[in-house]
Amino acid sequence: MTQSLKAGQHQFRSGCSISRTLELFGDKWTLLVVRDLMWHGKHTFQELQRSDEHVPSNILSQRLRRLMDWGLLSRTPYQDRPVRYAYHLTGKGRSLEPVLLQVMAWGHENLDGGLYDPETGVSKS
Amino acid sequence: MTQSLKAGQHQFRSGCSISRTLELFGDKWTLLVVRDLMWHGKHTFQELQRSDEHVPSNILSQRLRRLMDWGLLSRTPYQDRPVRYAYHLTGKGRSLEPVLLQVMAWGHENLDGGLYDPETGVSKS
DNA sequence: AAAGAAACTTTAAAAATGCAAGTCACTAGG
DNA sequence: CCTAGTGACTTGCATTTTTAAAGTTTCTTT
Repeated sequence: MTQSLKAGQHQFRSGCSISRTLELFGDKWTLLVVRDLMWHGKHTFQELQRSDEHVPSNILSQRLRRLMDWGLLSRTPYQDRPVRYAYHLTGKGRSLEPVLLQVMAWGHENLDGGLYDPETGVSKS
Repeated sequence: MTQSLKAGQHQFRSGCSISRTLELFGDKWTLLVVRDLMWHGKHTFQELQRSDEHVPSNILSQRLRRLMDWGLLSRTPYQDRPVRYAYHLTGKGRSLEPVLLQVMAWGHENLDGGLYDPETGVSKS
């Protein structure tokens, strides 16, 4: 039994937009799923599962359901017999692109290079 | 003993800048601490603990340590007898502002009603 | 001496995560 | 028909993280 909170039934911790956004994306996987759907042309469960970061299948399943519940993506069958589904971002989902770009830019400028040494302040791979 | 993973010893899951950023900020609290330091003029442990979202004290403690380990903020004594500390963002920490603004904008437009103005510090639902 | 405050830490329970294995609906081959 | 294989999940269970509440430490004030 899963508890997939629909957006309409969710009680936010506070009125802050940052806090609210974190209640949806405040984990290590959700934005990666959005990244792969948005830029990497991955649309099936299997393709999404085979990202560089190796998201566990149960986590992926739960995240896809949550994103659908929130109206950020939709699922459509791409074949019958047997039925197989493809996931696509909705307009709301695609509106996350500026967020993703900003996060990527920050990471690129500050976390690039594999390992970061706080002693020297030097990044190294 | 608590495990405060120093940045230098941290092994990233992948080379993706988004994934890397999520390994630091992929939780429900870290960005809120940054928000309060950046815009709300909160600098002591107690002030940070009294946010609208009520971060548990052990989580706050751990997050502050992590952010310091990563060089995003620093701690300085603001009084002796007894010694009390104030936390401040470093330049690197302040460089998160565009990310925060983008996240806030998205939440404001999509998560219904969570108004927050960094200028006035006003939030209302 | 007693009470209070700030900044944490500890403890135990609850929830989330990660890994491996299993299920279900079919299809293709022998 | 029987077996193997594929895609999309689900289940079980051990591990990790989060949470709420209570406790600790240091020093000041009454």
